[in-house]
Amino acid sequence: MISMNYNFREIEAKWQKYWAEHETFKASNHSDKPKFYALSMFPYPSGAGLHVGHPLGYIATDIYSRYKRHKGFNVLHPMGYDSFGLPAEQYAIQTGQHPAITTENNIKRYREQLDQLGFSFDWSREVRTSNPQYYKWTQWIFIQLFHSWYNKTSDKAENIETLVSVFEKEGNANVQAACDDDTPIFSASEWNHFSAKEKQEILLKYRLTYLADTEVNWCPALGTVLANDEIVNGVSERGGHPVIRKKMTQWSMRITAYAQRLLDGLDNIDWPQPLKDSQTNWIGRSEGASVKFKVLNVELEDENSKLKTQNLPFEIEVFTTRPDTIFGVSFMTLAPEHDLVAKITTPEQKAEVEAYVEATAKRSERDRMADVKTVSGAFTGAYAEHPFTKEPIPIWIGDYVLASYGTGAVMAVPCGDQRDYDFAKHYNLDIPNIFEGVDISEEAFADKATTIIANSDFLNGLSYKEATKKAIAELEKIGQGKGKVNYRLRDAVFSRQRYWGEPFPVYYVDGMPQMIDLEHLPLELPEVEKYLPTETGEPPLGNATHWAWDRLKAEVVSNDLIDHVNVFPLELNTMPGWAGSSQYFNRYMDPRNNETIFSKEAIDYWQDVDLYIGGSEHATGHLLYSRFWQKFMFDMGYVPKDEYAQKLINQGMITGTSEFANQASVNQAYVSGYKTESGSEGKRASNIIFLVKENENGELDKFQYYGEDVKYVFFSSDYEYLDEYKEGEYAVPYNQVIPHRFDVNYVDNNILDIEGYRKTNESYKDSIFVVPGGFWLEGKFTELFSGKSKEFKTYPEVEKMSKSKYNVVNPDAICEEYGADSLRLYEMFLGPLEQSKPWNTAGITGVSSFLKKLWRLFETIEDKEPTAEHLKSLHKTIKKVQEDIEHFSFNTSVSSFMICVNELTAQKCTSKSILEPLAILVSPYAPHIAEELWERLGHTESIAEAPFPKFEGKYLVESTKEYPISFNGKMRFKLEFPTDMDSKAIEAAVLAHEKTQEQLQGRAPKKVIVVPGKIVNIVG
RNA sequence: GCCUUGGUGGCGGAAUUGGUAGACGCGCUGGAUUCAAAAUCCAGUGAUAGCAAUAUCGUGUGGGUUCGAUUCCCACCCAAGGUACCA
Repeated sequence: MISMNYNFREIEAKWQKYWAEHETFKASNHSDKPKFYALSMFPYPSGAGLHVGHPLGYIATDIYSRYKRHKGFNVLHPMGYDSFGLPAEQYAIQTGQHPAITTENNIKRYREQLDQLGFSFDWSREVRTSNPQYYKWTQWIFIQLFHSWYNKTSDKAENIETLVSVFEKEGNANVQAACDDDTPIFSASEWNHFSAKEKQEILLKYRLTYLADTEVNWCPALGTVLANDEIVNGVSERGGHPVIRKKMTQWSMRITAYAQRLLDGLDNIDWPQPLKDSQTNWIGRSEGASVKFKVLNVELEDENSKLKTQNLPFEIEVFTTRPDTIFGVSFMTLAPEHDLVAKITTPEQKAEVEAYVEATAKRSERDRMADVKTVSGAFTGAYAEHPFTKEPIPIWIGDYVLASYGTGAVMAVPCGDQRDYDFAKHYNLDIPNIFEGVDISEEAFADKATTIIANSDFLNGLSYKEATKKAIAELEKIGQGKGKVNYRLRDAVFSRQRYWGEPFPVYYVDGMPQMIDLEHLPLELPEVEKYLPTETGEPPLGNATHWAWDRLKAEVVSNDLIDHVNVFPLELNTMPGWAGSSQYFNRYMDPRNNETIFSKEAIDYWQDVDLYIGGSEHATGHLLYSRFWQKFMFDMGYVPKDEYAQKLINQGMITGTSEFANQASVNQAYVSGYKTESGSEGKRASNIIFLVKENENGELDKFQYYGEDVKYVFFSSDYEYLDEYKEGEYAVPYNQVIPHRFDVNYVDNNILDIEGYRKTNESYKDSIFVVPGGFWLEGKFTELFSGKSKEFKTYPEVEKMSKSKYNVVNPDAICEEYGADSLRLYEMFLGPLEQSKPWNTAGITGVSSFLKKLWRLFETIEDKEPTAEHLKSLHKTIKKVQEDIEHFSFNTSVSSFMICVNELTAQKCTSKSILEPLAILVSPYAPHIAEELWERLGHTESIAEAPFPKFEGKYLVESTKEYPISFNGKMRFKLEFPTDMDSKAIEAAVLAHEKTQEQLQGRAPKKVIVVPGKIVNIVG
């Protein structure tokens, strides 16, 4: 007998303490049970703390983990923090507070919030990417990559020593490797005669992480590189400073070596199709040809417009997916940033080209891609030579060609490509038609399937496939092209000019990077005075005075000691945000190991992640780079699987509901023509508020308020503006009000807590809140219209949940009021895990009262035989919940719990043999109440490993079925028949029924469809 | 622009392979209980017409396939996310 009320505060605190003390969820690396590794993407611990959107995925992973435990698995369910990042650094710049302190505080707060929610995390395995004991291994992997190259023959990464030994024996002519495009060919003897530095330079072109000049968005005023995101209209989002494209020497990761394997690997993992699509597009494989065009110098010789040509020592290399259309080329377009632009532009065109290049530099890449309407470009004055016809082709520049894609140049085939077509039309360039029987007077023809080539010499009459093959063969013959597979994927820039990231374990000898030995790792972040770039534009680590490497002592020493003999400067860049997250899932398997990144036993036991849940916004960042590192680790033999997560689910975003109502500032409420009471014009009208009321005689009464401090007037959303007085002397003109966001924590069911809200801000304190019945001022209500509402109503709108929109709901407040079990259930109940959905706290009362009903159901527990009805309710639920969990349809199982409890309550069920399995069913979702009920059922052990109830179909067998009888597809009434009755008999019974005759009204049915167990449909 | 996802009552959503549209919950309305409130319980609740039985309409829009379409096909509209240094 339970007489107490459901006291979730006590129960939740009790079981959270129990789990922590008993280490209920501590996973062992040895077990006879099958393993299950459930992982949630670890969070960046931001200063704002968790909002209700964050735990959504964690709750889902937790439910699945707990379910798997009930199913007899040894479950690994860890959590940690991706604790390097920009916000802490920006906060440090503003306040001087060390990012490590900010981060520590934020993590503390996150941990408190997470603990409240009752997750089954194994906290003994927590990792933090900013912890030196963790980033030691991030540095270690970087070093492994540095010491490796990609052998295309064996199709895997190998130690750089194997490459060196080939160079020593035979040079590099036959080496099939992923390397820089400008790698020279050398013989063995040349290699052996290279200086040590020259050898280092060559090897850098092969290493999987290497130094290269890459183009970045540089903001000189901020002294930093900006993301496309942070640039608006060519200037920095912060401060509006100019941004230029600039080349910088930075570390890059040769992810392109893995392009094909990253693509192929997608077939073997159970990840959402949209996510695979986005990785596929990101990698962007396309087959075609690389074609070289010689650049000509062309001059008008005389008035007869004869052209005199002369070869220039330049070539333009293009990549095209349509080599079959090579005879349709009528011009070439270079990206304005292309290296050749400055070299080939003729003096006459110089001014125009330079102006265009400058204008383009101000446009973002995204802007250029998105804008297909405006055509712009400039003629360089130079010509290229067609490889077959030898005709001169004008070379243009245009911003629709991007420097970062392919070679930054295209051979323009206006008849076959719409962008080329638009460009040609706009600048009046030739549009030769090379397609048989196709009209290109209005638009380009891009359909490969029906293409037949014409006007193309040796390609005439061929299809796309045949012509492509032939064109490539001919290009190869004349040495001006070859078949090529191109990837849009670019090598990933790995340097950041930031403080709060992993330092590179690198120092420089004679400009060449040297790795610090593993035994001296971690190389810890140095202390700096300030977190900004240095005055000379170096990254923040340039501010460190103690940042030089003493090779003899093997330690960090003062910069003053740099002698380039034994003491050398250390790298000033740090690693990007995705460095630390690219192997964390493996580190969890053995997180305290200081000898290796993880022991062989640990990785052999856990192998890979069985279920990974996180946001889809990581699709091409974290989720692609981590696959790349995993494949590298696999090549090196450190991990047994070359894909680390078998199944991945993207949880949808929980959006916020912002609450709006109209606001007029007092200045806006100013009404012209008003004179103050004293008659003096000097007094500012903005100190007076007017409200107008119609009296019984239909006349308008005015109310005035005089006050010095009133800043705003807020209007309840159901306040009706007096239209006829919109422009009158005393009314607040409707068109002068603007929507105002009210903090959702002061709004309940669209009704504002005026008193609470008033106190949140000095300027709201003396504001006026106008409602249909009158107005509120300083906590007092002045009634103008009796019988009308005194409540201030807001109207909702769905937006992203964010602090700046005042629509953030914190889980703490919800746990305090309704409990963690209610929050967990409600987050799941909101809708499908993978879809985004709006948060609305009001609805939580539904799941909260469900838990109270569940509690009451356990008031009396008896050893009584269950009835057939009880068993049916229970087993229906077991079946549904098990299917739901396995399909990650958590919202529908919450519904079925409600139905089950409603039914069992109505049946007055008290049988222990029903209630016991019910507690287990509920436990993954609402673990605290389940543990408490389990204890009251007489158990002394935690419910966590109780075996999941077994579904038995025999309890659900029905003897009759209620058939919906529809006419022309519309259900009219229902008839009950035995389940074993055959179609013929059902048809006869239905047709004989009086209701059927009534529906037919004498018509003879044309057709009767009987689907046994489902439906009857009568046509006629 | 391109890629992806989504669009069903006042709201969140449900509907296993094409088979009773709106389960479950919120909100709302009425009632019970209460000095009152909270809490709890009962009933109703897609729209329109009707006292009612019932009828018609109804899953973003327009068309198609089918005995039958939220579900399949074609075209379109709208919203959200991503688009290489936010994490």
